[in-house]
Amino acid sequence: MTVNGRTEGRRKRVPRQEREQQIIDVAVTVFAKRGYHAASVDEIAELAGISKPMVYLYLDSKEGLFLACLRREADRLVAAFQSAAKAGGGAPELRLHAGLSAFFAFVAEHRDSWIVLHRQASELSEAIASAVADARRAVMAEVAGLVWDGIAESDGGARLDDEDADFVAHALVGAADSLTDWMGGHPGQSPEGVTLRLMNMVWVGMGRVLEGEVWVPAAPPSREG
Amino acid sequence: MTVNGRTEGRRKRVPRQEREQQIIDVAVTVFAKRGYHAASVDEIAELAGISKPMVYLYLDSKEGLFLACLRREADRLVAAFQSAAKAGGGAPELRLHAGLSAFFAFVAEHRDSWIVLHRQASELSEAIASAVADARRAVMAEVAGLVWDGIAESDGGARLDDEDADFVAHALVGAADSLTDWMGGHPGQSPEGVTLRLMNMVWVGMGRVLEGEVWVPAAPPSREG
DNA sequence: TAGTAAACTTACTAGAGGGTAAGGTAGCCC
DNA sequence: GGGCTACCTTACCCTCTAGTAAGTTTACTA
Repeated sequence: MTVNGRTEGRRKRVPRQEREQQIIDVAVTVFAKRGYHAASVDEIAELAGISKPMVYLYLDSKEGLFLACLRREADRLVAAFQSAAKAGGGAPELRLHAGLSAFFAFVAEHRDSWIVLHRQASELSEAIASAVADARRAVMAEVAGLVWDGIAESDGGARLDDEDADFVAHALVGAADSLTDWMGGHPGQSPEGVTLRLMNMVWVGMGRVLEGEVWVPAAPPSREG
Repeated sequence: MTVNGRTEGRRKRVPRQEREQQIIDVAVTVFAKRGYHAASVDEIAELAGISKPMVYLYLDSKEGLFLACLRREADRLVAAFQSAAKAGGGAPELRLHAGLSAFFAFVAEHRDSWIVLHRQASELSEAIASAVADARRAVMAEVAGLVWDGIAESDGGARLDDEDADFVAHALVGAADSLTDWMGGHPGQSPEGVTLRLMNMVWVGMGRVLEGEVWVPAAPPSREG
């Protein structure tokens, strides 16, 4: 059965722009379901209601098709984060909160997009791997910027530098990645709830560290203070 | 050029047990370098100084070979974490610290093992995917247990339950995952240093949250308290 | 309504690589 | 040394699917 075009009778002709988007739509779902290698261009073409050479004409190769999927979904995700962060208010932690919330909402709503972005990283060509890496770097830079703003604004700012901001950003993004799995096992949890928990876990700790509280393995956390 | 057996002349006969381990050794490096699909059994066999049918005789199939790699490396990683945690002392945070430290050390030392475990998750058969998931679950359970102990020991323990412990474990493991990338860009950082930063970021925050400090998006963190 | 460009198809090729059939050889025990 | 078992090889097949050559049809324009 086809998705676009009717199952029987004449298929409608569609301008290139629109057809490309239809192909990418289908490809995202198929790549998400089967993974890059197990996905066949034949299947994608058929589900898109089109024949294989059209896919090659428009997207060049299987890799080109996957890259197109990757780029489109990455752009959407980054845009969702950025615009939410921008609209999130003045304080860095509010912007970070808004961005994270948008991220979790995006993942909840566009499962296939997230699977394609998240679970296909390696295994693939240079070009694809670097596209994935670029997307992650973009998010990371965004988050690191917010963290850095948060550090700079605080009283103890001099204590930490941008390497620390980068560290925190990696930890945060990794935690968010992993929490998408946790969300899968807890369907009752809203993206906002997850965001709030994460912010509490990380931001409060960061604030305390900035104020000079330090944990070292020898002594229990702070009980005697 | 071969790795085991000499390049020219008679190859030595080797008992099955030992040969299997040699094959798996080679396979881990090749899978890490090329990814599951791009890796060919021919290449693995050749690098192992052996012919292809031997691989099939001992490991059944390409998938079986990969599973063997996965299981062996996962066992090693989990064992490293567990034994370090066990030896890490009585307090949960000390055990967690020791386990994380062992994890980062393992990743630093066994890069290929980590790549195989980490970057090959999807894309693969049911059996492989679930083997990866099992390994992750094992680590997750371990971490969640330690987190839970930490919560239970604290004064404010009633405030959080084991769902929270699970949440924190996911965040922690995800952060640790992601920080392996960060380590790649900061070769000067020791595993211990990374562990310490992470503990400070998370554990201090958790302690504070347990004591009742809560961050909500409307107000800035704690400045007025 | 002829011309034409873009949209589209059928039917094929190529080759990579997983998997195997059939057989050879080293060591060991009686 | 005869035979048995475990180790090991050569040489092959066969499927699967990315990619393409060549041709067809629709729709728009003049």
